[in-house]
Amino acid sequence: MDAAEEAAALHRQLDDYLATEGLRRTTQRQQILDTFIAHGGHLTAEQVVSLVQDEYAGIGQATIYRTLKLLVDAEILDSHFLTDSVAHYELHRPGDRHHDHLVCHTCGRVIEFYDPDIEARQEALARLHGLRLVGHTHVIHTECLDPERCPHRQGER
Amino acid sequence: MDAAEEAAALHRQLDDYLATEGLRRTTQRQQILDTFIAHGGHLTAEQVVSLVQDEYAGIGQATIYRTLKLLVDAEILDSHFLTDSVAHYELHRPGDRHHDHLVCHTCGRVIEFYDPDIEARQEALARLHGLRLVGHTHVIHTECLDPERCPHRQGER
DNA sequence: ATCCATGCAAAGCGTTTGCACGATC
DNA sequence: GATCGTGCAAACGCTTTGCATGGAT
Repeated sequence: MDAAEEAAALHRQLDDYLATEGLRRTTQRQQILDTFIAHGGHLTAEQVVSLVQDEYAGIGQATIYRTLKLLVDAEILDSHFLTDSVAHYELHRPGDRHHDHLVCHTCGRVIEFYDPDIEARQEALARLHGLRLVGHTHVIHTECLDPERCPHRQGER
Repeated sequence: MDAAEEAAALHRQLDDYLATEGLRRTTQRQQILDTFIAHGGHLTAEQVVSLVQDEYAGIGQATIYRTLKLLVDAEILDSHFLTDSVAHYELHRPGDRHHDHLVCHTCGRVIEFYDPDIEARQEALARLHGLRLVGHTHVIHTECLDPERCPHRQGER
Protein backbone atom coordinates (compact mmCIF):
# COMPACT_ATOMS: atom_id res chain seq x y z
CA MET A 1 0.00 0.00 0.00
CA ASP A 2 1.28 3.46 -0.79
CA ALA A 3 1.84 6.34 1.57
CA ALA A 4 -1.56 7.96 1.08
CA GLU A 5 -3.39 4.70 1.60
CA GLU A 6 -1.35 4.01 4.69
CA ALA A 7 -2.12 7.42 6.11
CA ALA A 8 -5.81 6.85 5.46
CA ALA A 9 -5.64 3.45 7.13
CA LEU A 10 -4.06 4.94 10.22
CA HIS A 11 -6.70 7.63 10.42
CA ARG A 12 -9.37 4.98 10.07
CA GLN A 13 -7.75 3.04 12.89
CA LEU A 14 -7.82 6.15 15.05
CA ASP A 15 -11.45 6.87 14.23
CA ASP A 16 -12.43 3.30 15.01
CA TYR A 17 -10.66 3.41 18.31
CA LEU A 18 -12.28 6.70 19.28
CA ALA A 19 -15.69 5.40 18.24
CA THR A 20 -15.48 2.15 20.16
CA GLU A 21 -14.18 3.92 23.25
CA GLY A 22 -16.79 6.67 23.02
CA LEU A 23 -14.12 9.34 22.70
CA ARG A 24 -14.14 12.49 20.57
CA ARG A 25 -12.67 12.95 17.16
CA THR A 26 -10.74 16.19 17.63
CA THR A 27 -8.50 18.08 15.24
CA GLN A 28 -5.59 17.91 17.67
CA ARG A 29 -5.67 14.12 17.73
CA GLN A 30 -5.64 14.01 13.96
CA GLN A 31 -2.88 16.59 13.65
CA ILE A 32 -0.64 14.71 16.04
CA LEU A 33 -1.13 11.55 14.05
CA ASP A 34 -0.39 13.48 10.85
CA THR A 35 2.84 14.72 12.31
CA PHE A 36 3.91 11.14 12.92
CA ILE A 37 2.90 10.10 9.44
CA ALA A 38 4.89 12.99 7.96
CA HIS A 39 8.03 12.50 10.01
CA GLY A 40 8.12 8.81 10.88
CA GLY A 41 11.11 7.55 12.80
CA HIS A 42 11.65 7.40 16.51
CA LEU A 43 10.57 10.59 18.21
CA THR A 44 10.67 11.64 21.83
CA ALA A 45 7.61 13.34 23.28
CA GLU A 46 9.62 16.53 23.35
CA GLN A 47 10.36 16.29 19.63
CA VAL A 48 6.72 15.62 18.89
CA VAL A 49 5.80 18.71 20.88
CA SER A 50 8.05 20.95 18.82
CA LEU A 51 7.14 19.36 15.48
CA VAL A 52 3.44 19.60 16.17
CA GLN A 53 3.69 23.14 17.45
CA ASP A 54 5.65 24.20 14.38
CA GLU A 55 3.01 22.83 12.08
CA TYR A 56 -0.12 23.55 14.03
CA ALA A 57 0.49 26.35 16.50
CA GLY A 58 -1.45 26.54 19.71
CA ILE A 59 -1.52 22.90 20.75
CA GLY A 60 -0.62 22.52 24.43
CA GLN A 61 1.96 20.00 25.46
CA ALA A 62 -0.42 18.36 27.88
CA THR A 63 -2.60 17.48 24.92
CA ILE A 64 0.37 15.96 23.17
CA TYR A 65 1.33 13.80 26.11
CA ARG A 66 -2.27 12.71 26.56
CA THR A 67 -2.62 11.96 22.86
CA LEU A 68 0.63 9.99 22.67
CA LYS A 69 -0.69 7.73 25.41
CA LEU A 70 -4.00 7.42 23.60
CA LEU A 71 -2.28 6.51 20.32
CA VAL A 72 -0.29 3.83 22.11
CA ASP A 73 -3.52 2.43 23.59
CA ALA A 74 -5.03 2.50 20.13
CA GLU A 75 -2.02 0.49 18.91
CA ILE A 76 -1.15 3.21 16.45
CA LEU A 77 2.12 4.03 18.14
CA ASP A 78 4.64 1.98 20.07
CA SER A 79 6.73 3.42 22.87
CA HIS A 80 10.25 2.37 23.78
CA PHE A 81 12.89 3.52 26.19
CA LEU A 82 15.81 3.74 23.78
CA THR A 83 17.99 5.67 26.14
CA ASP A 84 17.52 5.47 29.85
CA SER A 85 14.41 7.16 31.06
CA VAL A 86 13.25 9.02 27.95
CA ALA A 87 10.33 7.56 26.00
CA HIS A 88 10.53 7.36 22.22
CA TYR A 89 7.52 6.77 20.01
CA GLU A 90 7.19 5.27 16.55
CA LEU A 91 4.36 4.26 14.26
CA HIS A 92 3.17 0.74 14.85
CA ARG A 93 2.39 -0.78 11.47
CA PRO A 94 0.07 -3.73 11.85
CA GLY A 95 1.78 -5.75 9.14
CA ASP A 96 5.17 -5.36 10.74
CA ARG A 97 6.78 -7.83 12.98
CA HIS A 98 7.88 -6.80 16.42
CA HIS A 99 11.44 -5.48 16.48
CA ASP A 100 14.09 -4.28 18.88
CA HIS A 101 16.60 -1.46 18.60
CA LEU A 102 20.27 -0.89 18.18
CA VAL A 103 21.37 2.63 19.07
CA CYS A 104 24.68 4.15 18.06
CA HIS A 105 25.85 6.63 20.65
CA THR A 106 28.38 8.23 18.34
CA CYS A 107 26.19 9.12 15.41
CA GLY A 108 22.72 8.80 16.91
CA ARG A 109 21.44 6.25 14.42
CA VAL A 110 18.63 3.95 15.49
CA ILE A 111 18.59 0.63 13.69
CA GLU A 112 15.72 -1.81 14.02
CA PHE A 113 16.44 -5.50 14.27
CA TYR A 114 14.58 -8.73 14.67
CA ASP A 115 16.45 -11.83 15.69
CA PRO A 116 14.50 -15.08 15.84
CA ASP A 117 17.16 -16.78 17.94
CA ILE A 118 17.00 -14.11 20.58
CA GLU A 119 13.20 -14.18 20.54
CA ALA A 120 13.21 -17.93 21.01
CA ARG A 121 15.73 -17.82 23.85
CA GLN A 122 13.59 -15.28 25.70
CA GLU A 123 10.57 -17.55 25.49
CA ALA A 124 12.66 -20.43 26.73
CA LEU A 125 14.04 -18.44 29.65
CA ALA A 126 10.60 -17.37 30.83
CA ARG A 127 9.32 -20.92 30.55
CA LEU A 128 12.33 -22.25 32.43
CA HIS A 129 11.29 -20.16 35.43
CA GLY A 130 7.63 -21.08 35.18
CA LEU A 131 6.65 -17.64 33.96
CA ARG A 132 4.67 -16.30 31.06
CA LEU A 133 6.45 -13.88 28.75
CA VAL A 134 4.57 -10.61 28.42
CA GLY A 135 7.21 -8.46 26.76
CA HIS A 136 10.79 -7.35 26.81
CA THR A 137 13.03 -4.34 26.53
CA HIS A 138 16.10 -4.91 24.47
CA VAL A 139 18.38 -2.14 23.29
CA ILE A 140 21.87 -2.76 21.98
CA HIS A 141 24.19 0.18 22.57
CA THR A 142 27.08 0.73 20.17
CA GLU A 143 29.62 3.19 18.91
CA CYS A 144 30.92 3.80 15.40
CA LEU A 145 34.13 1.95 14.63
CA ASP A 146 35.47 5.09 13.03
CA PRO A 147 33.54 8.12 14.27
CA GLU A 148 35.44 10.51 12.02
CA ARG A 149 34.28 8.79 8.91
CA CYS A 150 30.73 7.86 9.85
CA PRO A 151 28.32 9.19 7.23
CA HIS A 152 25.55 9.41 9.82
CA ARG A 153 27.41 11.62 12.25
CA GLN A 154 25.71 14.07 14.53
CA GLY A 155 22.26 12.86 13.53
CA GLU A 156 19.91 13.34 16.42
CA ARG A 157 16.78 11.30 16.41
CA MET B 1 35.30 -16.22 50.02
CA ASP B 2 32.92 -15.75 52.93
CA ALA B 3 30.72 -12.77 53.61
CA ALA B 4 33.15 -10.98 55.89
CA GLU B 5 36.01 -11.36 53.46
CA GLU B 6 33.84 -10.18 50.64
CA ALA B 7 32.78 -7.12 52.59
CA ALA B 8 36.42 -6.36 53.33
CA ALA B 9 37.32 -6.77 49.68
CA LEU B 10 34.63 -4.33 48.64
CA HIS B 11 35.80 -1.79 51.18
CA ARG B 12 39.33 -2.22 49.91
CA GLN B 13 38.10 -1.65 46.40
CA LEU B 14 36.39 1.55 47.50
CA ASP B 15 39.49 2.76 49.34
CA ASP B 16 41.66 2.06 46.34
CA TYR B 17 39.33 3.92 44.05
CA LEU B 18 39.19 6.91 46.37
CA ALA B 19 42.97 6.91 46.71
CA THR B 20 43.71 6.74 43.01
CA GLU B 21 41.16 9.46 42.26
CA GLY B 22 42.38 11.68 45.08
CA LEU B 23 38.98 11.59 46.79
CA ARG B 24 38.14 11.48 50.46
CA ARG B 25 37.36 8.44 52.56
CA THR B 26 34.22 9.57 54.35
CA THR B 27 31.99 7.69 56.77
CA GLN B 28 28.96 8.26 54.53
CA ARG B 29 30.60 6.52 51.59
CA GLN B 30 31.43 3.55 53.76
CA GLN B 31 27.99 3.41 55.33
CA ILE B 32 26.26 3.42 51.97
CA LEU B 33 28.46 0.56 50.81
CA ASP B 34 27.72 -1.28 54.07
CA THR B 35 24.01 -0.92 53.45
CA PHE B 36 24.44 -2.61 50.10
CA ILE B 37 26.54 -5.37 51.59
CA ALA B 38 23.92 -5.97 54.27
CA HIS B 39 20.88 -5.94 51.98
CA GLY B 40 22.14 -7.04 48.59
CA GLY B 41 19.64 -7.42 45.82
CA HIS B 42 18.39 -4.86 43.37
CA LEU B 43 17.64 -1.57 45.06
CA THR B 44 16.32 1.69 43.71
CA ALA B 45 17.97 4.91 44.81
CA GLU B 46 14.83 5.63 46.80
CA GLN B 47 15.12 2.32 48.65
CA VAL B 48 18.77 2.96 49.38
CA VAL B 49 17.86 6.36 50.78
CA SER B 50 15.39 4.90 53.23
CA LEU B 51 17.58 1.93 54.21
CA VAL B 52 20.60 4.13 54.78
CA GLN B 53 18.62 6.72 56.69
CA ASP B 54 17.13 4.03 58.93
CA GLU B 55 20.54 2.70 59.81
CA TYR B 56 22.58 5.87 59.88
CA ALA B 57 20.34 8.87 60.44
CA GLY B 58 21.28 12.25 59.10
CA ILE B 59 22.61 11.34 55.67
CA GLY B 60 21.18 13.62 52.99
CA GLN B 61 19.68 12.11 49.89
CA ALA B 62 21.93 14.20 47.67
CA THR B 63 24.89 12.41 49.23
CA ILE B 64 23.30 9.09 48.47
CA TYR B 65 22.68 9.92 44.81
CA ARG B 66 26.22 11.25 44.50
CA THR B 67 27.66 8.19 46.20
CA LEU B 68 25.67 5.75 44.08
CA LYS B 69 27.16 7.33 41.01
CA LEU B 70 30.60 7.16 42.54
CA LEU B 71 30.20 3.48 43.44
CA VAL B 72 29.18 2.75 39.86
CA ASP B 73 32.28 4.57 38.60
CA ALA B 74 34.35 2.54 41.04
CA GLU B 75 32.80 -0.61 39.57
CA ILE B 76 31.44 -1.58 42.95
CA LEU B 77 27.83 -1.23 41.86
CA ASP B 78 26.04 -1.76 38.58
CA SER B 79 22.99 0.22 37.59
CA HIS B 80 20.11 -1.04 35.47
CA PHE B 81 16.76 0.27 34.35
CA LEU B 82 14.63 -2.72 35.33
CA THR B 83 11.39 -0.87 34.93
CA ASP B 84 11.10 2.10 32.66
CA SER B 85 12.84 5.15 33.94
CA VAL B 86 13.77 4.09 37.47
CA ALA B 87 17.39 3.12 38.13
CA HIS B 88 18.14 0.00 40.18
CA TYR B 89 21.52 -0.72 41.70
CA GLU B 90 23.19 -3.97 42.68
CA LEU B 91 26.61 -5.05 43.88
CA HIS B 92 29.00 -5.78 41.08
CA ARG B 93 31.06 -8.79 42.08
CA PRO B 94 34.26 -8.93 40.08
CA GLY B 95 34.18 -12.69 39.76
CA ASP B 96 30.68 -12.66 38.37
CA ARG B 97 29.79 -12.74 34.79
CA HIS B 98 27.65 -10.04 33.32
CA HIS B 99 23.95 -10.87 33.49
CA ASP B 100 20.57 -9.55 32.42
CA HIS B 101 17.22 -9.53 34.20
CA LEU B 102 13.88 -11.15 34.06
CA VAL B 103 11.22 -9.29 36.02
CA CYS B 104 7.91 -10.79 37.06
CA HIS B 105 5.24 -8.15 37.19
CA THR B 106 2.86 -10.27 39.22
CA CYS B 107 5.06 -11.20 42.14
CA GLY B 108 7.89 -8.69 41.79
CA ARG B 109 10.66 -11.25 41.55
CA VAL B 110 13.87 -10.27 39.75
CA ILE B 111 15.72 -13.22 38.26
CA GLU B 112 19.20 -12.87 36.81
CA PHE B 113 20.08 -14.69 33.65
CA TYR B 114 22.99 -15.11 31.31
CA ASP B 115 22.43 -16.56 27.90
CA PRO B 116 25.51 -17.11 25.73
CA ASP B 117 23.43 -17.41 22.57
CA ILE B 118 21.82 -14.03 23.12
CA GLU B 119 25.18 -12.49 23.94
CA ALA B 120 26.68 -13.88 20.76
CA ARG B 121 23.79 -12.68 18.61
CA GLN B 122 24.16 -9.16 19.96
CA GLU B 123 27.81 -9.10 19.03
CA ALA B 124 26.93 -10.36 15.58
CA LEU B 125 24.21 -7.76 15.09
CA ALA B 126 26.51 -4.89 16.00
CA ARG B 127 29.23 -6.21 13.72
CA LEU B 128 26.74 -6.65 10.91
CA HIS B 129 26.08 -2.91 10.97
CA GLY B 130 29.73 -1.97 11.25
CA LEU B 131 29.39 -0.88 14.85
CA ARG B 132 31.20 -1.66 18.06
CA LEU B 133 29.12 -3.09 20.89
CA VAL B 134 29.44 -1.03 24.04
CA GLY B 135 26.59 -2.43 26.09
CA HIS B 136 22.98 -3.42 26.12
CA THR B 137 19.79 -3.19 28.09
CA HIS B 138 17.82 -6.37 28.18
CA VAL B 139 14.91 -6.98 30.49
CA ILE B 140 12.41 -9.78 30.01
CA HIS B 141 8.99 -8.94 31.42
CA THR B 142 6.78 -11.77 32.61
CA GLU B 143 3.80 -12.70 34.70
CA CYS B 144 3.21 -15.70 36.94
CA LEU B 145 1.37 -18.52 35.22
CA ASP B 146 -0.76 -18.89 38.31
CA PRO B 147 -0.65 -15.69 40.36
CA GLU B 148 -2.84 -17.13 43.11
CA ARG B 149 -0.38 -19.83 43.88
CA CYS B 150 2.91 -18.03 43.39
CA PRO B 151 5.04 -18.40 46.52
CA HIS B 152 6.79 -15.11 45.77
CA ARG B 153 3.71 -12.99 45.62
CA GLN B 154 3.65 -9.37 46.62
CA GLY B 155 7.41 -9.21 47.05
CA GLU B 156 8.62 -5.74 46.24
CA ARG B 157 12.25 -5.41 45.41
C1' DA C 1 -27.31 19.73 26.64
C1' DT C 2 -24.01 16.58 27.95
C1' DC C 3 -19.74 15.34 28.74
C1' DC C 4 -15.26 14.97 26.87
C1' DA C 5 -11.01 17.44 25.42
C1' DT C 6 -8.20 21.29 25.55
C1' DG C 7 -4.89 24.86 27.21
C1' DC C 8 -2.76 26.79 30.78
C1' DA C 9 -0.25 26.63 34.77
C1' DA C 10 0.84 24.26 38.69
C1' DA C 11 2.28 20.02 40.73
C1' DG C 12 4.57 15.71 40.54
C1' DC C 13 8.40 12.44 40.50
C1' DG C 14 13.12 11.02 40.47
C1' DT C 15 17.35 13.19 40.14
C1' DT C 16 20.81 17.06 40.14
C1' DT C 17 22.87 21.36 41.61
C1' DG C 18 24.25 25.83 44.32
C1' DC C 19 25.74 27.10 48.39
C1' DA C 20 27.64 27.62 53.09
C1' DC C 21 29.34 24.62 56.56
C1' DG C 22 32.15 20.77 57.99
C1' DA C 23 35.45 17.07 57.29
C1' DT C 24 39.51 15.06 55.26
C1' DC C 25 43.98 15.18 53.63
C1' DG D 1 44.81 25.28 55.56
C1' DA D 2 43.44 23.92 51.03
C1' DT D 3 40.21 21.32 49.03
C1' DC D 4 36.68 18.14 48.77
C1' DG D 5 32.29 16.33 50.79
C1' DT D 6 28.07 17.06 53.04
C1' DG D 7 23.28 18.61 54.06
C1' DC D 8 19.79 21.43 52.95
C1' DA D 9 16.74 23.30 49.85
C1' DA D 10 15.91 24.90 45.58
C1' DA D 11 16.10 23.72 40.62
C1' DC D 12 15.84 20.46 37.20
C1' DG D 13 13.74 17.67 33.09
C1' DC D 14 10.15 15.00 31.81
C1' DT D 15 5.53 13.95 32.58
C1' DT D 16 0.95 14.32 34.81
C1' DT D 17 -2.93 16.71 36.81
C1' DG D 18 -6.61 20.34 38.35
C1' DC D 19 -9.42 23.43 36.64
C1' DA D 20 -12.22 26.48 33.85
C1' DT D 21 -13.16 27.07 29.01
C1' DG D 22 -14.27 25.31 24.44
C1' DG D 23 -15.84 21.70 21.32
C1' DA D 24 -17.82 17.22 19.78
C1' DT D 25 -21.70 14.27 20.02
